[in-house]
Amino acid sequence: MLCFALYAAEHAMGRIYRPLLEPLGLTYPQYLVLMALGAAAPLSLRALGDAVALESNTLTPLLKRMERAGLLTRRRNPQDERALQVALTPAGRALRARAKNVQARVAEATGMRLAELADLRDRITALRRNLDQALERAETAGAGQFDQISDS
Amino acid sequence: MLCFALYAAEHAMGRIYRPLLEPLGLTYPQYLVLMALGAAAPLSLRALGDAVALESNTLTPLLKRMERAGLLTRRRNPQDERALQVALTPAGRALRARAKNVQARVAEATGMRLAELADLRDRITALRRNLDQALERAETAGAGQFDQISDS
DNA sequence: CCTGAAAGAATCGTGTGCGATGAAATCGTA
DNA sequence: TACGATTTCATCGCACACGATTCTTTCAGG
Repeated sequence: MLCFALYAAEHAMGRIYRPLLEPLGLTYPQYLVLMALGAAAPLSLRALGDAVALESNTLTPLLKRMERAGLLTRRRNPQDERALQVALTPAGRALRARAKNVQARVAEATGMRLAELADLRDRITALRRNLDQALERAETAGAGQFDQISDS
Repeated sequence: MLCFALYAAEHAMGRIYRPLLEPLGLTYPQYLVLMALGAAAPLSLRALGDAVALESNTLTPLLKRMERAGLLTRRRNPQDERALQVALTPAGRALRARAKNVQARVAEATGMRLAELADLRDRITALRRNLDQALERAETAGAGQFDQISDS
């Protein structure tokens, strides 16, 4: 069962991250947002969602919590009042700097060499791409769900 | 970032499973429980938790929902009133039979050959084992969290 | 036996995830 | 320039996850 291996490994990863992020007052998805925003701030909610693979129903409350914590600002884009501009505050950038070494700690915990990690990451990313494409095909195919997937 | 690859792939897997399980009235962790119970029922909550990598705080409400749906029974073990015996009902076994083909559909969606899938599963399982061991070491080491992890 | 420790579940609070829906702003086109 | 379609975000309900705590039952040492 590949799915269960993925499921269990993701949870194990979460249990590794939790004690490392807890002193910073961050959860793992919040950490992802912090990293994504530092790389290319400011971003719209949509663009941020593309970066971290989440949608507004998850991101909106998450961003409000981070805003309340003083880590980022949420403003409407004056050119397009629909779009939200999310940007780190100085406090957010400072926390991002402190959070940067977390990844190295996690890499140690994996007990794998960097080359191994990179290879595994690429394989998993390829898997994800395939799954996303399958989902796309299924949605295009309509109500039949996956019925159409096997023909061809 | 291996962690993000894992995180995103796990969510993608969830999005693949959801429309397949929804007609059966199951969520993915419920599906895992159904499969685990069919393999070696009846199980204690602890043993079930070991099988699906979850604890009582998650399993108790999940099992109550499945009990309410008529899929399983929750009884105290007469030999040890602390332990809960969880077993499938006939309806649960019937649903398990219907759910068995889901996995083949998911395998198709991955777009990978079975050998590839098995290899990737083994690598991810190895990663999980390493992470669990690192966590074990960290907990044994005590308050210092991961401080002790790098000296060896 | 008695009693403190330990095991097994349940409960609580917080924070994701996500399908479904709603509301506001913008766009496209007649 | 109206006006329906689209885009963008927010809201709601439900179901995980999990740390922390509590409760009951069992065990072990005296």
